[in-house]
Amino acid sequence: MASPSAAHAVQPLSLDRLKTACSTCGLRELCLPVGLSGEELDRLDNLIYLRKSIKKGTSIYRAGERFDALYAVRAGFFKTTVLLEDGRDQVTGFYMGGELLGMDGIGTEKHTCDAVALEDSEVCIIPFGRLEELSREMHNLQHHFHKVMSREIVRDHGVMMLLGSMRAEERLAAFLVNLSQRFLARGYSPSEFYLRMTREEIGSYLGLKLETVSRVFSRFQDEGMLSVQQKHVRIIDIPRLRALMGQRPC
Amino acid sequence: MASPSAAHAVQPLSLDRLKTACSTCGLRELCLPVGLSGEELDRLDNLIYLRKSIKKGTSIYRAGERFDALYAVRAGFFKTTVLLEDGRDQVTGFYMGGELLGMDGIGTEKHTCDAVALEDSEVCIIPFGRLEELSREMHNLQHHFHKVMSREIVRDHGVMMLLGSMRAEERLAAFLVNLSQRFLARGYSPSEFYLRMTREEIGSYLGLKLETVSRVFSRFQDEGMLSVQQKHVRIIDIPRLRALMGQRPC
DNA sequence: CGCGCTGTTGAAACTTGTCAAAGTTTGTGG
DNA sequence: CCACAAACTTTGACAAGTTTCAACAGCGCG
Repeated sequence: MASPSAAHAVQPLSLDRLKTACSTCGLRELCLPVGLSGEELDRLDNLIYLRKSIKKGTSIYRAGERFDALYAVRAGFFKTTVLLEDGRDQVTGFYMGGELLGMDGIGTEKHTCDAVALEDSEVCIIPFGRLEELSREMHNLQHHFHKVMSREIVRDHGVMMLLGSMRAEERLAAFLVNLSQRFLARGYSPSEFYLRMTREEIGSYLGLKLETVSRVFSRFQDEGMLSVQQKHVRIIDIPRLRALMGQRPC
Repeated sequence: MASPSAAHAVQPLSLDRLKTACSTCGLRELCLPVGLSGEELDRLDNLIYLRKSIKKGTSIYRAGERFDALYAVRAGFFKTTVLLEDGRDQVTGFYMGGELLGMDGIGTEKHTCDAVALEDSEVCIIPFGRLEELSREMHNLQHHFHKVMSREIVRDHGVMMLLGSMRAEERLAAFLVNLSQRFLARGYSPSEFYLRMTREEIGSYLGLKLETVSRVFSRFQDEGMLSVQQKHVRIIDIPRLRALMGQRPC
């Protein structure tokens, strides 16, 4: 029953303010501010003035806790997991810079999953009531927020597709291609990166056992598609990975 | 390349108006109007004045088509399917009275799946731009719409859970219990109903082959949990079904 | 009334899971 | 800073669950 919330302080942005405001954030083209004008950005800055450090292994929120804010990943890496009543749990998503966490909680006013940091991370707190308020006044913000939620639904459909009709190799290929694209969009190398999650977490997300994940990694390596050493991955042949997952190579 | 849209007319609600308005719709407690006051309902009625009949086997929209409206199921039954580039497709959801279709399209302005009627059906057309407009003025509507989207996300997480960590029996049990609850919420018998979908569609949704679905149905019947004859299902032992899917019996 | 779609069932094949053991890395405390 | 423990990863052999292929039955639409 660890209470991780107590471990890391919520800090207002006092002097740091300029550096941490949405208007100067490096992730603003990926995050909630997309498409806002200068003046609109200022109003959003006014709303999102709290951030929170989350130490590796601790959570932003847990299933069952009251929902009252969304969280934008400012730095770091997260997973969300849902727990079945019989103790089984499953990773439902991985989240990186600029992505929004917590939308699962809107429907019932309670979070339905845990959001756990896979490395020391930082999130911006977006009080949901005020976001709704502001989006009643700002057409652009409202529409963009709807887009973000919609994309979350589409993303989930992609995962359902993967879980429902792909074989192990295809699942891992799809997973790697997806990660690769997201790193690219953030200015990192799409072909070489460190996995922040364990084989077990990958497996849980992909509906596979960790041994299967490990075996498929080895097979990919044997076939010259990539090189893996523990968490370090270098993708050598992206077109072939794409072909594997049933997509056209380009 | 069938163009099913042409086959069924879009009809304004002229004289029929009173009977089809949200304010008098039997599904209003399950649908978009939840929580609206009388005056607010009137304004929503003003927005949702078109409905459309969808013949069995035809679609409301298809992947790739321009998105500009959501659809509320007024009567009937739908599935949504996504298509992989290599031709494989998968059912991502089943939708019945009062449920909203089309939210996948908001993010990209294009639909990402097909919405196909499994029986002759009718939907109400909700022009999305006007819904956003109205929800900027009506707090309740805005919040409820966000809840609906959020619940779609949570529902998808449930399916991911099912696909990622349940065995065939557990998946079918979860599917049946879910259907049962939704029928109950609509005033139908939770223990006896007709499946509108084929074994193949159930299998696609559950990540199983149709033969497996059929076998599991037979096994459930042999064990006295239910009786099936083709599409007619009578659930005899719901607690045992719930237990199977890893939930407490009540 | 028959043809086609849908559903059922069996046997064999295949993919993935399970169990086990050993190697590797990471983190912690002395 | 080293040593040891814990966590993570890899690999093998075998088991189990699901799919595949095939044959046949039943229902329903035209």
